[in-house]
Amino acid sequence: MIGQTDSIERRSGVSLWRQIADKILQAIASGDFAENAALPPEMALAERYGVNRHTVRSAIAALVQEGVLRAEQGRGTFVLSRKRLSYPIGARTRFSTGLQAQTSERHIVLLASSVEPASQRVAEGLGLARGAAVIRLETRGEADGRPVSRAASWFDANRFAGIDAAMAETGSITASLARFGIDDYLRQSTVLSARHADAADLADLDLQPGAIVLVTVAVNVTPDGQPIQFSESRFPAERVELKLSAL
Amino acid sequence: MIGQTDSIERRSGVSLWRQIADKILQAIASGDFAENAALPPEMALAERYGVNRHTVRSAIAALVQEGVLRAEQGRGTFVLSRKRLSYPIGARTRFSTGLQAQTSERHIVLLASSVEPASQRVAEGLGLARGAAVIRLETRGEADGRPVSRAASWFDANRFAGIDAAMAETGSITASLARFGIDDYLRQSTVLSARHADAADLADLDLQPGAIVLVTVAVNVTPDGQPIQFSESRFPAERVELKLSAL
DNA sequence: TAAATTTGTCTATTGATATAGACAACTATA
DNA sequence: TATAGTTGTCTATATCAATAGACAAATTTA
Repeated sequence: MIGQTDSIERRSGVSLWRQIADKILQAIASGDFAENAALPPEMALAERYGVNRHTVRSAIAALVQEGVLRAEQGRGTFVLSRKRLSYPIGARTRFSTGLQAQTSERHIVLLASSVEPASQRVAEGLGLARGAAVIRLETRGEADGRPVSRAASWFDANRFAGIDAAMAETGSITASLARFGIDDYLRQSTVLSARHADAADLADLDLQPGAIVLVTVAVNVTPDGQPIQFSESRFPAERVELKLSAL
Repeated sequence: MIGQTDSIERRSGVSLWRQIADKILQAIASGDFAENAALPPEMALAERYGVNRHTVRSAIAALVQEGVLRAEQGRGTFVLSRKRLSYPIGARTRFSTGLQAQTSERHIVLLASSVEPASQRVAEGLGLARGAAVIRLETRGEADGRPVSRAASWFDANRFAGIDAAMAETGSITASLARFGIDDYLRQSTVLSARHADAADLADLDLQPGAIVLVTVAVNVTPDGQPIQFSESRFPAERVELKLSAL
């Protein structure tokens, strides 16, 4: 169970080249190939997966298109991108903490903000009445120039009026909350699932069709248990793994 | 970001019928359709997703094959399976705890066990020398007759000699560890990722090709921090979500 | 320089995927 | 009973996915 199985599935609704591209991505992400290392020759990969060389070429073409590989005629095919980023999740989850050792640059971009009535699940998460005014922040996390997360966060509009401006200015949820007197907050709950990327994910996270996204739905609370933030985040599974840390 | 996007991707390496099947699965899992509820007519779905009716029929045929839907000529297509199972993960993660409210029946089956030399990562996880003897237990978790997890667990063979027999007898990791004087243990770390199911996953978890699995790699320790169990678990994303609980 | 290795391009063929239209079979309802 | 609405089956066609083979182009190695 340690290594990945090399077999692939025919007549599955997922084309062989896409499956092989997934395998290669996974091998890179799990460190089987170092950065700049040469991939095995196309013929070797074809034999290994039991498919035609042209099928392997389709897989490689997709990854070249994605910027993961670089093919050079006569030399070989080389790995460009690095290992999967390990994203810490725990009681004190914050975006930049814990990513410092792995990346040279990371930040959050505020894409949009709006005030809206709370939907059923947002209201439940924040302990508000359904339809109460909430502020929604749409953000994207980037590390080394690559999108690594895409999130929507909701806050009580009465209590946190102006948090959108604070976020735009500071580029940090933690710093923005500090302006409202929140010096500390905890992750109360996180529900995790996975699915195929939809059109929005493809655009937001710069993914290729067929990619997988991890989805978390979380509630942050003050140390005394008062809900302050409800959020849904999406992570590209090929670039990110979630490391669940104890408190 | 709340509701799923209805658009699908062409030329993605994932066939349209598979993408639509995924969407329907997700809608069911997230509670958009109640159990026994009727799906919209094929023509309505075809229009909604911008594809031919026959393409929708392929998606439905796959889900009927999977046992998720039941089609009745002249009446409609109906939902058979229930919502996604919410699987708790936290410092005191155990299989049955927390699933009691959601399922009427659940248990762990021991599929195989063996003694082997520790691989690099198993040795690291357990704090042993590489190549030290470890016991591996292959297990499957089932709830209401459906596979919901598939795991490999490793234990120090010296300290836990005979845990395979204990597991076979008790059907519980917790109970088996208790025989070795472990009254309490904690989840030290969990690393989470997602990928497409490979051939082994399909067989082990009774999935259809193209399905997604959540993968966790975890270490359990005694209250004083001594590693006792290293495990890799796989969960079918269409049937399970992970609920990360605070300590 | 010559040979071996590797990626790039072309043609051809087969099977799976998707679209299109027509009509049959069955169910519920007016 | 007649009609509308739904799933089931059939034929036909076009495009994508995969296989097969041959050879060109570029690079490395002997």
